[in-house]
Amino acid sequence: MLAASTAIASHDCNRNGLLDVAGPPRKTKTPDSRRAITADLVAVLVAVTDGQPKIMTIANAGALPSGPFEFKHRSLQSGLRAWVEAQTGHPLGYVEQLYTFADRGRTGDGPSPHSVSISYLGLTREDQVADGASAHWSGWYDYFPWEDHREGPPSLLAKLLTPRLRAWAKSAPSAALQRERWQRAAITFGFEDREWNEELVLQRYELLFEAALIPEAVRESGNAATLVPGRPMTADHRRILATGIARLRAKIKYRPVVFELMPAEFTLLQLQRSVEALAGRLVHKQNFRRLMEQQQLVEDTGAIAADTVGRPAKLFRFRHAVLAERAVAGTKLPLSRT
Amino acid sequence: MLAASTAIASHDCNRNGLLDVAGPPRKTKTPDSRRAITADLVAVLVAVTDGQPKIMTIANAGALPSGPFEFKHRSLQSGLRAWVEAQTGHPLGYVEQLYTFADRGRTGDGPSPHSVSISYLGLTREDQVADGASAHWSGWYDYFPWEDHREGPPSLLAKLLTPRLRAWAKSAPSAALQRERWQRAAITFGFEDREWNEELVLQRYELLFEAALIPEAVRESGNAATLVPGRPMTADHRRILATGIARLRAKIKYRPVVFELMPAEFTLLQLQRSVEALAGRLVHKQNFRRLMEQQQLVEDTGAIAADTVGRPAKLFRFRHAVLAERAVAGTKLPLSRT
DNA sequence: TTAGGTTATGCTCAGGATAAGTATAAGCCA
DNA sequence: TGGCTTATACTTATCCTGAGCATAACCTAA
Repeated sequence: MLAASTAIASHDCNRNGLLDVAGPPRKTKTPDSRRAITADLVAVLVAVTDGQPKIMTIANAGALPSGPFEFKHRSLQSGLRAWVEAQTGHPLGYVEQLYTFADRGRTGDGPSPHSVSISYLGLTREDQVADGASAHWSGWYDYFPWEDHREGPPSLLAKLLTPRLRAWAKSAPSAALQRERWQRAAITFGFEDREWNEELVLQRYELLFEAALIPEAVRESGNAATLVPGRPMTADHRRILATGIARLRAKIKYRPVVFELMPAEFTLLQLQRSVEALAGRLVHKQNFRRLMEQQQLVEDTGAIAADTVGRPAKLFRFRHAVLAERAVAGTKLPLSRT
Repeated sequence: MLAASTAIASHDCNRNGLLDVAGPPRKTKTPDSRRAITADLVAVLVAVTDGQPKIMTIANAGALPSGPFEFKHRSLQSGLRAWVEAQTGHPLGYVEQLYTFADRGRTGDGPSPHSVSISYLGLTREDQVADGASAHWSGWYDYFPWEDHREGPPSLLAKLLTPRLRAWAKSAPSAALQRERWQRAAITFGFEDREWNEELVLQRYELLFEAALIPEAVRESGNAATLVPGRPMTADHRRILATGIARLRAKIKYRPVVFELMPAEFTLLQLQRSVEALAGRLVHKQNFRRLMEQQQLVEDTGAIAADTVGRPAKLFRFRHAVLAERAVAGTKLPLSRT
């Protein structure tokens, strides 16, 4: 199966990036003070508690944890991991690089601070956080209220987003452009009988940004009344968060990463709730169980969940063996077996 | 469907990275000359000609095109694109960021040159290349001879790789480690009745690297006789290439990016050959056609291929409309539709 | 004690997607 | 014209997936 690409599916986040190669890339390794820059790490740290997806934030929930890096430890990865483990008291189960942003407009201090931001996605658990400093866990739907479809499409979609996006589309100079704008909105937000695609988090954010419905897009000329709900963040941290959510929503479908967010033992419903929290939509219970079984991702611990409503559920644990047994599947080409 | 993760599936490429955060990330934006670094762009530019996948190389096919970047144009992306288009005389259809590598060991000049390499994947076509400079197109299987399974498993797999990986496994200190090593090799290379998974390009390269069967892994102590065939590259360019190939092999399965590599009009067999070239394995012809049809990715041009052997084939073109019509599908969760 | 609420778990069923193969068509060339 | 090559149409069996029914097992309040 081969599907859609460039225009819509582009995961490129430096839309308003401001750097570039200086002419043809040459094979140059000479450190040149003229092109010295700085680099920051930005982390999207995810946990799920009580069926709610959370991210670690600083600065009064207005920024993602971030900081400069220096050449010291063994790798970007390991440094991030060590730092997070110190903060949360829990091993960081999974870390992956998200995207490297590069622009001079990001911090808002003019053209001078040339820097790149290397962002990472990390999965952990909220419990036992050594919350000494300014770090907090914030629900990620605070930042993207339109992304939670677990109880059906959120009302603000029909009430606010749809009319404002339609207005934005209509404000385009030509009829063709108007149609094109509205079509993009309809596809990414699932208007007009289209399916809601929970993976398009970044595209939706960027569309809203382009439509100037996002505070970050209109820093100066704050016409707050016409904006869209959702807590803003420093610089482009919300864009980075959108990138992380999108990546995670895609990933849980083909890699068993949810388990990094679960306690050692859990019921299938708890597992399901976590998946639903991330995906922002509900799954079919029986089919979900069937999937878990036939993929042999979990095994019965023999124990039974205590203090629960309804029929008590068996407790399961992740079968770490699957990681060793098989590689990821993932074929959608009509491969021939000759 | 949820599948395997951390150990094997990790796409982290800075295994021998040497940078790190300095303690807890702080929210600091002050440019600090102490942590000034440099950044390079590295490009994996892919084309398919005569059914062979090619990449653009420089330095006598020993390096990927790369260069320093400066803060000048509008974005990393656009600079890369402009440069490539000048070089090839063709629009760069598709560009996506691959990975950012950061280590001081990469260039081999000691601990001083702190730098990051931001790598990109780009799709284009070979024809009409304004090949003025040192740039060439090299077949990518020159660098990874074990990755081409179009004519069945390459013989060097059984003849060379298997025994050497087995020897490497046996050289582990403990029995448990020996088993673990061999299992990893078996999974990534498809030994012992396991399926060959063409997407594990990077994992295979890293395993060979770890087993010291790759020239880049043994720069000094060159015991060439025990190495594995495949042309080496500067620094970790071959690792970057592996990352790009892996990404592309995964991507052609759910996004219509192959068309970026095709001429405007093509026969279904030509299209199939391109897919096979990238995937490194054959696909079932009839099923491939059915897939193209039912996904409505192509449309009949009315024309017929000339000067061909056998029954003449219809010429098709990519239906660019699909990009506008629908977003990417991609659900493997038992979503409920209530 | 029992009705009713809640969650767990087993099973069925239809439709669609997939892998593989058979059959036929339409060119070319010796 | 027979044989070679590629194109294209169909068939078949199997598996996967979405959806729903039915029952089990626990609790609480009437």
